[in-house]
Amino acid sequence: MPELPEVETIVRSLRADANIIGKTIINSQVLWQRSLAVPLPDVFQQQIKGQKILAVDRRGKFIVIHLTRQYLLIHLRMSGDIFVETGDASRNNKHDRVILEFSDGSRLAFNDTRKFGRVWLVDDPESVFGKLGLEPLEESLTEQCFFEMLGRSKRQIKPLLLDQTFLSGLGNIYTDESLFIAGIHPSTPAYLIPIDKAADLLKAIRAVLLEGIKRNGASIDWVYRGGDFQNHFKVYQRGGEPCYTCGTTIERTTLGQRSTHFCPRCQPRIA
DNA sequence: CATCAACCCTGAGAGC
DNA sequence: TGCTCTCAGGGTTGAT
Repeated sequence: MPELPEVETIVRSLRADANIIGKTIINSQVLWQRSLAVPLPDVFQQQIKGQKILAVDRRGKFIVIHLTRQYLLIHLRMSGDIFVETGDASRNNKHDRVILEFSDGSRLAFNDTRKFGRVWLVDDPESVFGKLGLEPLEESLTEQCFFEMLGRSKRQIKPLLLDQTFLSGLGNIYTDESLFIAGIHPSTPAYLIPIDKAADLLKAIRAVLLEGIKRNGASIDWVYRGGDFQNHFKVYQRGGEPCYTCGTTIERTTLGQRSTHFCPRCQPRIA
């Protein structure tokens, strides 16, 4: 499930390895209509034709492809992936949903097994980003600012961190790992987190995200991109196993409809 | 405002 | 072997 580090890894790869910047789109295929959020397929195909890729970026978990006249936005959700290839590919293309063909003969495929992912072709990306929260790695997000943000919410910290209008880019893996490193129980009401713990949490979020990026993301489920962060999880998917720090059995529960993993000893509830 | 459930989907893995 | 069932989860929507 791509979160910020996985999306960042893909974006960097599109820039450096696949070299898609500068390519001109001469044709497109929409193989699954609902993968296209907007516009309708015939309009999409007509509008994207002839546009050149000027830049590739990331906002939260969105891949942002800056074209000559518009923006192509891609959200991978659970099982989405991007492939750029030349000629015949031996890759399993069964779940290709949208394909862009370039003037040099190469092509970009948006592949998405479970069809949760979406592609937008829009004039203004902000119309899609809506109320996305700050980027967690953004320097303008200070510890004091983060503490004040927590103070404004009575929600449990884990679902709050997953809310993309609070911070953009965190998903289930990095949230559980961050809360473990900061030593905060996932069901702690946000406004009860003291300023020193808030600072610990922001540092933990950044450390975990940077480690994920450094390791090229996590490759789990059937989405494999070469990353190896999955081999460094401290709590995620470790329910029933001993905590590396204290040996206590890692617990697994459900919070906000998401599986949640934590060490009950290292992450005590606030009394 | 916070919480909860349903929904969108496929395929892996468990159980029989 | 092969069937059926459960589960995984990011985000949206609608109800409580």
